[in-house]
Amino acid sequence: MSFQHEEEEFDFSYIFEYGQDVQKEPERDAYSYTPNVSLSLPLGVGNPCLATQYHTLQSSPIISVSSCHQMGYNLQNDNHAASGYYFPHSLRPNGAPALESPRIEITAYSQCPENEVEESSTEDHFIKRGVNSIVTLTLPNADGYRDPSCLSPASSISSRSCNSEASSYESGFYNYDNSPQNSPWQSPCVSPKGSSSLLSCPHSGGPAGSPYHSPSTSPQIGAMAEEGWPAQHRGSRPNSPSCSGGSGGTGGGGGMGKRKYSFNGTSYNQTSCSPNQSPTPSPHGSPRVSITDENWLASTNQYTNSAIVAAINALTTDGVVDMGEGIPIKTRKTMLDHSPSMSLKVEPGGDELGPDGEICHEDYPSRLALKKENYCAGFLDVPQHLYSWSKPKPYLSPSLPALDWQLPSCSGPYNLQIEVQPKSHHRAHYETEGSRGAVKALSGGHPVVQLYGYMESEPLTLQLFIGTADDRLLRPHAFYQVHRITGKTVSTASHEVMQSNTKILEIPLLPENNMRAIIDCAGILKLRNSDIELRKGETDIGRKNTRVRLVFRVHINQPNGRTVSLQAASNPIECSQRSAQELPLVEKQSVDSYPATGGKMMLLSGLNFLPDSKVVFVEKAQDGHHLWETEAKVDKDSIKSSTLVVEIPPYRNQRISSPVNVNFYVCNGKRKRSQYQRFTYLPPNVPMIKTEPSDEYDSRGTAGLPMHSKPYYSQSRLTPIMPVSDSDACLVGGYSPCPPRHAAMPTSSPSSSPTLHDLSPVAYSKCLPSSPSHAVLPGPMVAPIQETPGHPSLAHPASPDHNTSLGMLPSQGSPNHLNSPGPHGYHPVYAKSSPSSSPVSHPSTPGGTAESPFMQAYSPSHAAANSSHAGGSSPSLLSEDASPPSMAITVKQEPQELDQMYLDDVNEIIRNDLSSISVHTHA
DNA sequence: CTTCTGGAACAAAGA
DNA sequence: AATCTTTGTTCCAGA
Repeated sequence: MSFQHEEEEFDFSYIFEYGQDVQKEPERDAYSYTPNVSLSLPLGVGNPCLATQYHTLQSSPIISVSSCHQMGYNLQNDNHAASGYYFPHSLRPNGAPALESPRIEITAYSQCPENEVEESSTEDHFIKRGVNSIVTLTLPNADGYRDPSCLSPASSISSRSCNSEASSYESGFYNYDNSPQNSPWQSPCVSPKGSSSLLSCPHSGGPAGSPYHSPSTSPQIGAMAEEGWPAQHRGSRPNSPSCSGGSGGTGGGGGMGKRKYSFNGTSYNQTSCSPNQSPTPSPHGSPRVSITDENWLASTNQYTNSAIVAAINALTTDGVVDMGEGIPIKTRKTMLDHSPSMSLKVEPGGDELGPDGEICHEDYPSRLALKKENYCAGFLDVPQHLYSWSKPKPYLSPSLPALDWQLPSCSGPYNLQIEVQPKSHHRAHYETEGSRGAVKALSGGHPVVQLYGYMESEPLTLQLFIGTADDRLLRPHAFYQVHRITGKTVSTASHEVMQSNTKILEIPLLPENNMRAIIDCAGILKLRNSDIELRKGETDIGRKNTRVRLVFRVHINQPNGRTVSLQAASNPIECSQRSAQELPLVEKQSVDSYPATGGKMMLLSGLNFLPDSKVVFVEKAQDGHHLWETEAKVDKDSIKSSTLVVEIPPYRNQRISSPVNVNFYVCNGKRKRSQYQRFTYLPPNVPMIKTEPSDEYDSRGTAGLPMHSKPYYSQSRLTPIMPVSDSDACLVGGYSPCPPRHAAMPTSSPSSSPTLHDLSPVAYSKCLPSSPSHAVLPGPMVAPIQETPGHPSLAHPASPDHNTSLGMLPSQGSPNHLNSPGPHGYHPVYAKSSPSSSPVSHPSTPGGTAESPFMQAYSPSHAAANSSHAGGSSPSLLSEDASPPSMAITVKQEPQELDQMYLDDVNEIIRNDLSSISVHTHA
């Protein structure tokens, strides 16, 4: 049901967007997340941590884990149609459509987890599972992110991308995909197979409910299938512009789309199912036929077996891989690459995962092994039989927080910061093209990320994926994927992993390097809009949705068994060739605030300013309505491509008693506007003094909507709301964070803030520290909450649309929730919580966060304790999250509550938020 | 010769 | 329904 809604929403969003880049989907994400969450195990990928967590997990029932989604799907299947919708959601978040991917369900011994899960999970579906815990392994789709792509993938003929990526993806995909977050499979190496197993094929079938279906449908391919919409596919493809000509493609056309590639045949098809490729509707008939229901079944069985194996392998290997310490980068890469590729080839068989996996293992394992041992010692200890079951779960569990969860950048002593921001423009490459290189920094170098406060000698894995940069909460970008760059010029080792439909680049964070990593190995791949939009769960539209952020995550295992997950998001990066060349971009402004009288000249620096560029100041109400708009006077004579001087216009009301946040943008034409920039008008008599904190906050918060809170939207660009933001910020934030933020932030923040609105979030991140400031603005308080959720702030200013969207979200319920600031925003809690440590977090609001789900997830024990709050154990959490939709609850409410809450205890608030998601009950 | 890019043609989607 | 504009995707060619 809810699902349907989503679709509807989808449409709406569409509409909205148009002008801006809007997207719709928050909801979905939420979904997916939720599910995942439950599972959430400690580490997703190769983390060493896994082992430990693993254990715990095992003990805990949780194992079942895997992806709730999947579970859900199954259930849904029962329901049937619903499933379809479901999937999407689930997919979205993770990327991969659960539906599509085939899953393997294993009945877990430990039911407990399940129980928990069930409980936690609001969804009925889950409940169904009820007693028996079933572990579902999702099969990864071939393409994972671009399901559709299956076709395309092939297409990717482009040599490199295709091969490498594809291969890598595939391999990776599967594993990760399975459960994006959870999937145990993820283990890179191993995974491949798993992935392969996956079934992708199967899932594809899944479109509808039953995963299995796919096969039949699938003829095409599992991969394609993923979408599960064979029909659609065809249609889609046709749709897909790409297709050549027109494609008129009709149905048959399916092939068209990516078609080319697919056909080309990659070996995949041949092999069998490889879902991935097969998808291609290859005109031929897809080779893929291979996958038939029968195959499925067979495969599934195999999978089961293989799955176990894979899981085992994963256990052994996963952790290891990440580090890659000993292995020379090149070597590793190579290895990796190969393995993936290998796997790919093999995969076709699908069934064969095993082989691939093995291969991988061999490669990695040996080296990795050492590390793993360290990390995973626990795992090893576990009895084999346990392995079989447990392991899988573990993997699943490893699943770290879902990618669409908002995490803080700092927790306790830890602070993940982006020391050097990427350039604001980076032309992404299509699969049909060669790589366009790694994302660069403004300085000409590359982005740099560093983890502060980590004193252990054990290396960690820095994860990087491409996230959205719109007003909504940060989540994996459906239309872009990270692309691993290798070569002489690349000094940083990296490894690709698929989680859900999102490709993640894993980069070692070594103590010897001060836990600092130069990100010179990350390019950005653009997926065809038509491919992605066809995906079942996908609600976002690709058109004009060309801004992304680099999202970095690190998962730190702590002695107490908990895992602290931190996340930092870069400034927005425009990935469209045209947009990068035509859209004006404001990177810095000489003045952030000024008395309402205006009159001062402000220097803007950025890109693409034209002689006829205009600067427009706008003030929006919470609801997105324009309260005020005026064109500022631009000094035409001084306009340069990179600089522009504008006179600050007087505010509409010269008698404001408190700072008013507004926005302004540079316009080169009807549809060529920069993102909103924040500006704060101060009461005329008030000295200019800006309190940074206050200003920032205020401005942000108010900006668009002064007082009110605009919900998320406003948050995004306009002003972040301080209060909420803080906590949220942390969570969300990428930047720095919380307390530290100030100190630390400087580097990053500065840049960020000026440049991108998105950054604003950063401001949030500032978080708590500013709390005082928060206090200042009551309004903000409320907003904050919402905002938190909504990264949106970042996004577009534009927002009005957003507003609508917002509205939608709530309504939408589940998925949105997740995305929506609301619930997700709360997620932050997790992060915080995990850190528990962080008093900081508390300050913000979040105190509640302390208990963050993560914690729970990671450490069962914690879960128990927390469970009450959050929804209990991780599983529950997840479920709840999932349910969130229902949660739709209302961000608004929260805000209000928040105010009080703040007064009382931020922490509680946070909890509430979380709970809210889960339930208001607590409240 | 391969990869990286910048530019731009071509075509679909919107207005 | 026709036409212009905008944007996405594919190609080409030079470095």
